[in-house]
Amino acid sequence: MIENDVLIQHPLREPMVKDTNPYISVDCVIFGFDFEKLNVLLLERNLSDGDGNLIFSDHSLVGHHIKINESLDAAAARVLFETTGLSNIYLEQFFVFGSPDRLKKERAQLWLKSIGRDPEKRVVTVGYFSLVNTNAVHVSYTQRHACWCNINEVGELAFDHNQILDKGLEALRLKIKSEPIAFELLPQKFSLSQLQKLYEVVLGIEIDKRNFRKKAIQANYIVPLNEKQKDVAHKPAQLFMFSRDIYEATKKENFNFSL
Amino acid sequence: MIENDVLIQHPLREPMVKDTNPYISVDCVIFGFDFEKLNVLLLERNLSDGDGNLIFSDHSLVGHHIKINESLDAAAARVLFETTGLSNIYLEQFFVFGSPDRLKKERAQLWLKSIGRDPEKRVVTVGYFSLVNTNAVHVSYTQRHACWCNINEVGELAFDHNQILDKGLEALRLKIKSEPIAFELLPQKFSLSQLQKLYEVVLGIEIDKRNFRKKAIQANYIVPLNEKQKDVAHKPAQLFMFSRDIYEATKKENFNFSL
DNA sequence: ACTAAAGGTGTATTAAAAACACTATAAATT
DNA sequence: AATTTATAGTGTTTTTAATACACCTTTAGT
Repeated sequence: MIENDVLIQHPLREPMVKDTNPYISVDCVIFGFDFEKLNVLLLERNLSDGDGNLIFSDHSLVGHHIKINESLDAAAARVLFETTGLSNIYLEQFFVFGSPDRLKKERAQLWLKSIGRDPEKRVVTVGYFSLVNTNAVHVSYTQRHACWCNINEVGELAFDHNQILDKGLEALRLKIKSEPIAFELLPQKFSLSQLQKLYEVVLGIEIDKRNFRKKAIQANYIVPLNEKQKDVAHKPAQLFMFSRDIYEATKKENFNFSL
Repeated sequence: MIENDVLIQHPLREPMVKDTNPYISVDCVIFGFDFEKLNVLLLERNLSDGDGNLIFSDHSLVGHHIKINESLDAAAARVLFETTGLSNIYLEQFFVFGSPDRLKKERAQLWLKSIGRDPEKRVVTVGYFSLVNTNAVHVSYTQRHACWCNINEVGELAFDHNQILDKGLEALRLKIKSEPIAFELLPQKFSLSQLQKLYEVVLGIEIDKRNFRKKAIQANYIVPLNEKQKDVAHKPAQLFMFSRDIYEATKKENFNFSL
């Protein structure tokens, strides 16, 4: 419940902690791709004094304490659903953050006091990253004060959330190099240029178009459709879809290692 | 404190919980290589009734609850030290296990009751794996009832420890393919055959000797020494050492991805 | 009809992985 | 002293994958 929407709307109200585990939370790094850049979903965090004067304003990742009898995965899925309205979304645990001083920054302490939490209580948080197509998230549905922020333009975040974000991005980069999770960030039907751009912004590299397409077309689980882009002011691209069935049926383990 | 030695020796005594966090523990998968197979360090767990009759006997990984103001990494290092007497050892967090029913197996419940823990209390545990040279651990030093068990001959373990072990092994395999952690399992001076055997047993594959040696010799951070094996009943092997300095200075990021 | 913007295509070079079999050296045995 | 046993050590060819690179095509907008 650290960064709960309810809390943000009612910062002085005691959080409903009775059915939550006070020691353990989950934080979600929700990545979204908008065909140009990689974004992360952040919440605004505003702290005001009794007279309504703003003490500070910054951003945080999305997170909650877990419920008493809830699995970690379920807690992360719940947080994601409450924030975006999406379910059945790719979610992966990537690290646990358990430093005893992770909530000891001045703003964190002020914030915890203001929402009625014990600022001394130690909370271990489990980091998840999740992948969504930015366009699939209707910002109207997302909780208020949520926004997509370009991964390269994130300022100083609440708590240890910069560290969580960095580690989540690292986990995403590692994973996208070896498993077909890129498709989770794209609509079902996509062009190869979109796929290429996605790899480029996630990995932070440039890729040669012809070599990339050669590789993609060789992968038989990237299936060409009898369909083209519409209403674009240039030659419309062939659309493709990802077939998990074909991927699972034909994948081979890659035993390479680099010493 | 779940699988603490003290508890094993005094199964009916109330654990000293006053300075430990009751919600969070660490469990260590301690891997060891003995030049033939990959082993994991297990503790014996014996439960007896009031008359000293054995109710059951099995094995567990090594783990403790974290202390109130201890970081997760520090807790794992402490557990490792208490078990093996080793410090400054490679340790890596690989996953958190937080299912609400992870301590609900019948034996787990009996065990928790017998050591005076609330069997209903939920514990989230953080998995670490660690790499040691089997020969560096003097079993005389290790706590009583600790033993090395071949990774392929592990039976049913306590709690959810089979799951933790599997995930730890998976993490080790992933990591050893991309970073030079193999050397943590070897003595400082080693032969290329030993290194090859290590890769073979960790990854569960066979590797061609000539191709392996070519690759190893190309890696300039695997440094030949002016020294050979002694007292072996065959041609003595050239010894090598791993230079982290050279590795760090010459490594290049590998941007390959497999779609 | 022309322009702007992105889509789409093939070949040659280089680098890395894989396949493969025999000789060398030390200690132990006869 | 000769033989056996056990592991060390060594190169070349083939196959596969990665890289580098430039021009024409199609659509909408002007």
